[in-house]
Amino acid sequence: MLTNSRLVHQFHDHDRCINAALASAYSLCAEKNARMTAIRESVLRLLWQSHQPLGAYQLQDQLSRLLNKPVAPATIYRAVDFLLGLGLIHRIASLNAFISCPFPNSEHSNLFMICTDCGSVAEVAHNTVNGLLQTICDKANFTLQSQSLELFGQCPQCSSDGEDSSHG
Amino acid sequence: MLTNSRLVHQFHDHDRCINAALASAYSLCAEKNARMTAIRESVLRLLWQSHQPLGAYQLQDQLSRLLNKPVAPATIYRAVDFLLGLGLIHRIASLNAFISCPFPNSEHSNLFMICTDCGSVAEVAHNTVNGLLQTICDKANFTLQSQSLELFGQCPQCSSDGEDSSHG
DNA sequence: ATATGATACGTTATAATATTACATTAATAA
DNA sequence: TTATTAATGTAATATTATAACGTATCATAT
Repeated sequence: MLTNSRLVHQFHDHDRCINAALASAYSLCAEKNARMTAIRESVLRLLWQSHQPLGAYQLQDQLSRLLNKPVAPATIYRAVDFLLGLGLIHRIASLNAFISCPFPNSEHSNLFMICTDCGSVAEVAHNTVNGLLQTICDKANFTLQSQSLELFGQCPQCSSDGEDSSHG
Repeated sequence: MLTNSRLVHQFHDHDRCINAALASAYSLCAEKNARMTAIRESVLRLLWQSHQPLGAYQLQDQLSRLLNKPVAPATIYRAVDFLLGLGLIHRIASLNAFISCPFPNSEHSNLFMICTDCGSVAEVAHNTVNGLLQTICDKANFTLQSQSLELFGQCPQCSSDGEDSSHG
């Protein structure tokens, strides 16, 4: 199992994450002959800087502030489509929001644990889940092509915040 | 495994499905002291009559035609919220649409197989999936409360439509 | 270097989805 | 009945997403 749960929920050197992610994004672009423009990089950066998913209009606000000029929705959606296409970010359908992908190079499940208290989202890559879903689809003669798996509940921190503090 | 895949993808006596579903909906309401009003029943009916999920504004059109008078979005969203609350329907987040639930009484996975060709959606209830996801959440100290699992691909019919017709 | 074609961006308008607020009506309970 | 709660009608508006079209930038072949 591969997850960024700890990174999301615990303190760490986040600039390093971002730089590593950007480096990896640039090499992916080189590989695929895709252009990582200034706008696209900024949007990716903004998403990496937030461990919560950001909506298109939040991104619009933030990018607009960053560039000190108005930015239109289309600009955001174009950047986001580009990043989605490369697998550098994901769309969380239930939230109408986007989040950076912690392991863009790995085959993974698009499985997200979404904290309904604090809004944090961790991604989990789990081969067994993929395998099981594939088996289910095979049995049903359904040709599986992609998936969106969203789990809602409380992240470790919010779970422990609400729990009885007496330890057995 | 419990699925309505065959019902969705094959011919059957659909009126019987709908009547059974409505009966079960009414008994659920009785049990929970909830009111199944005319509007709510109509919306549930409309969703049962469609094996494709319907958006709020599609429901608005259809209900408006049915009642021969204008219906506002709020009316639809209220009915839909009520039905969601009882587990009689589901929301498919990736489609911004709603679909009737084929087995409202069972513990199940909210797992959907969505055909990107014809738009049909089948629901699958699978204990192993639930168990596995629960295990994953336990390991991550994530308190799981609900989930939305959406699989995209081709349904049996659309898969076979596209396939080489020579049989070995 | 520069013409060309493809890609990305700017800009405006608008479509599609969803919610809020408040008045009115209907159902239930006292 | 009257009081209370629940449901609906109605209008306005918020939020999310796309379309259309012109302009600028980049890659490359000449």
